[in-house]
Parts: sequence; C-alpha cells; structure tokens
Amino acid sequence: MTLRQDIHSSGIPVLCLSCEARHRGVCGALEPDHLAQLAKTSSRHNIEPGVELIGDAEAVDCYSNVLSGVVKLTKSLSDGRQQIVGLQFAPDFLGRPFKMKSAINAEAATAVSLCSFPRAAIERLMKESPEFVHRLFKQALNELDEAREWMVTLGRKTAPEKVASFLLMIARNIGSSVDPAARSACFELPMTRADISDFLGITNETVSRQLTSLRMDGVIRIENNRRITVDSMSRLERRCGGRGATAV
Amino acid sequence: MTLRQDIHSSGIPVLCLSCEARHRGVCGALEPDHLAQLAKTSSRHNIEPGVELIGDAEAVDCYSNVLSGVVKLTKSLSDGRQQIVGLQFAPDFLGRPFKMKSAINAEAATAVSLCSFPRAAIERLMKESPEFVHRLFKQALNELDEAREWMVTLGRKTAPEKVASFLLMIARNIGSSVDPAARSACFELPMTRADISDFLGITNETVSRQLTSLRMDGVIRIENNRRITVDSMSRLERRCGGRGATAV
DNA sequence: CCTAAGCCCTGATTTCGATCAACGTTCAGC
DNA sequence: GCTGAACGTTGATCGAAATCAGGGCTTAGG
Repeated sequence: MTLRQDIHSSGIPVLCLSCEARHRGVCGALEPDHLAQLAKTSSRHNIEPGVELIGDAEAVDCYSNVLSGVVKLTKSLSDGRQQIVGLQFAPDFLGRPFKMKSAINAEAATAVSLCSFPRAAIERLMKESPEFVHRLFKQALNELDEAREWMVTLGRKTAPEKVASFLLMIARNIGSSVDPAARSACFELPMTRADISDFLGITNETVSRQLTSLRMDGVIRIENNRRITVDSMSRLERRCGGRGATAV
Repeated sequence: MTLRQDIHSSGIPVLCLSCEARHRGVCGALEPDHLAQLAKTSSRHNIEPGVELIGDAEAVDCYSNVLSGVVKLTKSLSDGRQQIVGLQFAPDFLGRPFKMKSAINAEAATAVSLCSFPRAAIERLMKESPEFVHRLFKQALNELDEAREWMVTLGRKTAPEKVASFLLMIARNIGSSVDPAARSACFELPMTRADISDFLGITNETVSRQLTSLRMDGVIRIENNRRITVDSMSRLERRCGGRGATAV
C-alpha cells in the first residue's frame, strides 16, 4: 500500500504536487517523467495588473499556465480602437503553438501568477506526448467555442444583454456560489469598466449605466465598485437574451 | 524510376488522387495505408444551397471535408436573432472533435460538395496518426484566429468598415485575381445580403446601402447582385478600418 | 495638507444604424 | 400568361448607444 503510493507520487516534482494545472490543466496529460522533465525548465512569476505578457507581432519565446488571476487577450486597430478577444482563467494554457509571432496581445487584468516554460520544452513535449497535444487541442476547441459564443453577443445582443451576459460568464468562472445549487453568486470583477467595454464592444459609459440599471432593479448588488453579488442567477440569466452565453 | 513512382502512388485511392483535401487539407497528413482505410468508409455528397448539414444540439455522426462551395456556421438566440460565427471554404474540415453534440448549426451557403466520414473512422485515425491530430489542431487554431479577428470587426468596426472587411475576406478566399500582384479581384458573393448581415451583426438594409456606397465611390462593381469586381484591392483595404481583417 | 491622476457615475446632445415602408426584379409554379 | 415569394434597393423616421461634458471618490505623491 505504502509502496504503491510511493510509486505514484515518486517523480512528480514538489511544485507540481498541488498545482491546479496538473489536475485540470494541460499538465494533467503528462506522465511523471515528462512532468519532471518539464518542471526542470519551468519558472514561476507573479505579475502586476496591467503588465503586458505577450506583445502583438512579438516573437513568442515561452508558454505559460495561468495559476491564478485573469489574463485578457486583446486585438487593436491602428487608430486605437481595442477589442478584448478572450479571457483566460486558471488553469488555462497561455500561448499559440505553431506560430512564431503572436497576433494578439496578452495582458494581466488582475494580479496574475504564471508557470512559464521555454518554447523548446513545449515543442519537445508535443513531439513526445500525444496525450499532451490532445489536451492542448481540446483547450483550443474550447476557446473556439467561447469565441463563437461571444461573437453572438457582440453581433446580436443589446447593451443590457451584453453586460448581463458578461456578469454571468464571470460568475461562472470565478464566482463563489453561496448555496450549492448556484442560485446566487459573489465575485470580484477582474477588470475595470473600460476593460469590460472593450470586451463587449461598447463604451465604458454604457457599461456603467447598465450596471447601475441592474443594481436599481435589484438583480445585483455592488460594493466598492468591484465586488458584485448576484442573489438570483436565474434573474440574471433572463437578462442575457434568449439562451446565449449559457453554453459556456 | 517508374518503379519508384509506382510505390508512391500505389495505395492512394483513385478518388483521393486529385483531391484538394489531400494537398492542403487534413488528409495531407495521412500515409497511403491510412488514406486507403479512410477512403473505404468515405462518401461524397453534393448539397443544395440552404440545406442544413449539422443541427444545433444534434448528435454528430459524421465529419466531412469541404471539397467545394461555402459552408456557414451559425448560432441563434431563441428569439430568432442569428449570428454567423464562421465560414468554411474548401478544403476545410467540418466537424467538432471530442463533443457528442454540436453547439452550432452548419448550413450550405452555396452549392457544396463534401467528402464525409463516419465518426468512428475519424476517431480511430486520431488514435493512430499523431500527424492527423496535428493537422486538425492546426486548423482549429486557424479558426480561432479567424474568430478573434471577426470579434474585432463585430465589436469595434463601423458598418462601412464591416462590409469592406467582409468583401476583402471573401476576395482573399475565393477571389480570382486578374493580375498576379492581386491588385484587383473578381468573385461571386457566396451568400445573400441577409446572410452577410448575419455575419456582420447588422441589418440587410445596411449591407445593401454600404454596397451601394462602395459601388458609387468606384471601389467595387456589381453585376447581377452577386458578381463583385474589385479594381483596386488597396482602396478596399483602406476602407476596412486600421489594419483589421488583414491578418487572415 | 494639497494636487493630480485614475476610475466611476450621470446628464445632455448627437449620430449611426435599426426599423418601417414601399417598390423593382427575378424566378418557380400554376 | 399571371401570381406570389424571395431577394435586393431606397427613402423616411426613430431610437439605442456614442459622444461630449461635468463632477465625485479614491489613491499616490509632493
């Protein structure tokens, strides 16, 4: 019994033992020996909000697991208009395989901690472990599903519906539900009103007005501008426009 | 010499010999024996415009290569609002691995010909050929890049910019350029004004007005409502809003 | 302490695109 | 032939969200 346990945990690097990425993230696909090999080249970083992680058209020299915090992926037009095209939460994998340079910007929306790997280590692992590729593939497909979900929101929902859909998405990603059936939720908004507006394709004034409107109607409560409480998730869902961000 | 050539083409199914999907599509990843195995279960279909290929929330029992024509991927809200979340051109691979049911609709926008495979055949191939998974992975990442590109268009571009960006994207996908430097292009719009509006998140009236406006300004010529000629691609590009749909 | 910057909210006004409405064209079916 | 449906264009009007403007709160720094 003790022997068996030894076998199981032996070889797994100490840092990885309690790591979320090993449970739900891409590292979950790795055997102990591959994990050990990867861990040798990995490094952990704590990053301040607002710091740019990957620049547009910049050479990508490392990949990372998001261990905590929220990373926003953005694209910009040359005249300054900006769109957030994705949000990454722990334990998402950050980086675009098969491409030398990134077509998007990645920036820490909140304080973020990362576990980073050199490009070469990931590429080697992709050659050696089909399981690993499989995981990366699945995450890419999930991101694709999410991107398409937001295309509907961007293209076809009204401003009130957009803001409600955003809150619902955030609640599902980082909300701590008070009761087990998730009838209510509470969370800290991981970004400013301006960020939210860049995510939803509207102005920050409109975001502000819609949040006020939701608060006035008793759908949400707001403390210190950032802390949101949703008493009835189903009431919020009803404001999202016919079955949209639900599928995430 | 002749022997060598025999070796090369032997085993490749006749139907696949001139197939675009074997050159630029996912089948290009397959060795002759895998290709032969897959071809045994494949079937070709010609599909009329408007026919639904995959229904929302429907069980997916087959995957396909698009051999010709254009397939539109759509998502709808329950009140009827619709958004086109992707377009697939030959030789794209149609279908969502790892999920039993589709979250989107797929519909033939034009006449379409497909080469279809049973779900099980694709799944078996994914187990046996890492090269094949690799190709599917790459296509998924390309689709993700495209989806994010369109998120910028949906969220941050004006109606005139949206229509210009759409024309540019179509021209690059199916346009036959008159001169080699692609200074001009000519193509048949693969979809109706209503479809275009569902792709761009605007109304068909607005699409019509913007096309008229581009025609009036001499940026495009229109024959029979569908045939578009772009004399100067760079003029069209300048109407797309600061560097947007360029990266596709 | 005061000041300036960043973030957020709210009101007034403007504008872009939606909506409503009408009409022309093409084409399938009777 | 006629009729109706689908598609496309154009004009008039309306409205949702952008823009413009001002003010409050918090925080960092002199």
